[in-house]
Amino acid sequence: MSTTKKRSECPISSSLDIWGDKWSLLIVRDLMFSKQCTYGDFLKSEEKIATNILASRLQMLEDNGVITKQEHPESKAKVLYKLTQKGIDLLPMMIEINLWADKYFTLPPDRKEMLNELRKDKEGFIKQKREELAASIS
Amino acid sequence: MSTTKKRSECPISSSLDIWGDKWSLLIVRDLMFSKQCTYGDFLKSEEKIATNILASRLQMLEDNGVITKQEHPESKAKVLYKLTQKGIDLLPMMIEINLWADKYFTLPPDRKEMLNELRKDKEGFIKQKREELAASIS
DNA sequence: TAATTTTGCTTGCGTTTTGCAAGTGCAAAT
DNA sequence: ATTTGCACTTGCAAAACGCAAGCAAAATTA
Repeated sequence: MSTTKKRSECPISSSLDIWGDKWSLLIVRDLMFSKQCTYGDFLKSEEKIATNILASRLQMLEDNGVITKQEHPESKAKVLYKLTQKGIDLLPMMIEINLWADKYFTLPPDRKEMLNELRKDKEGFIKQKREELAASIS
Repeated sequence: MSTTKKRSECPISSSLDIWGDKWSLLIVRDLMFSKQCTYGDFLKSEEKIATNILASRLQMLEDNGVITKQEHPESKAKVLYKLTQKGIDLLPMMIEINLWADKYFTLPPDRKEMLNELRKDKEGFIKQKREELAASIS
């Protein structure tokens, strides 16, 4: 499962080898918006990922250094998932996806507003968000 | 086949509904580098996409307005595929994928050099490339 | 202390998608 | 007239997906 065989040396291809499916980037999205999530939190997302698919994607992302598991401060039964630096570095890409989607889809008002905010100072927005996320890496 | 059912209103999710797989963005990549490709050109790419998968992805991307078919100027037997404006607008995202991959993978020297060039003036690079691609939309 | 619920998964199994090979139809070249 | 090139389509086995149920450990409740 963790054997990631690259199809080529192309950066796009290598990237898709890791997160090129319908679910992985939704996990990354949840972590970028919420900073940290439990297994149950991911299951609650509106796209309704199947629990076995979630487990396999979390494993894949962890194997590839995009996310990490940490123990929950309040409970041993819970597991906290967080973005690594490698995961945080997906932020600019995630933002460009948002901007593209904003041009061609109808987005929820709150998302649209956030993107308008972003457009005023993209670099500043990214820097701040990056710091926020990095702060939660222990 | 062309029934694109959105899983949610989330921009990331909606985007993944279209090109969230291991192959679609490789097709977009080929078109961004080469401006236009025939069916056979895509098959020649080093990732070796299967011919039936290629056909289904081209259909999907066309249905969703990311690429268009055009007749080849030299031959009726050939078909030219090109990016639409919607496809060209994926450029910033594709560049961010490249930059991310450059940080975490070993890229071929020519790609690495292109990215160093890009980093000197990202906006300028994007603008120029955008114009190049737009020029080939008839 | 015992029973119940929560949490993070795993397992089974039918359906869908993938990947490989071979085949088809039309256009162009020989 | 026949062969070759090009853009697909078809068949089929293997893998991945998606849904439901199950499970062990931890936490909560009785």
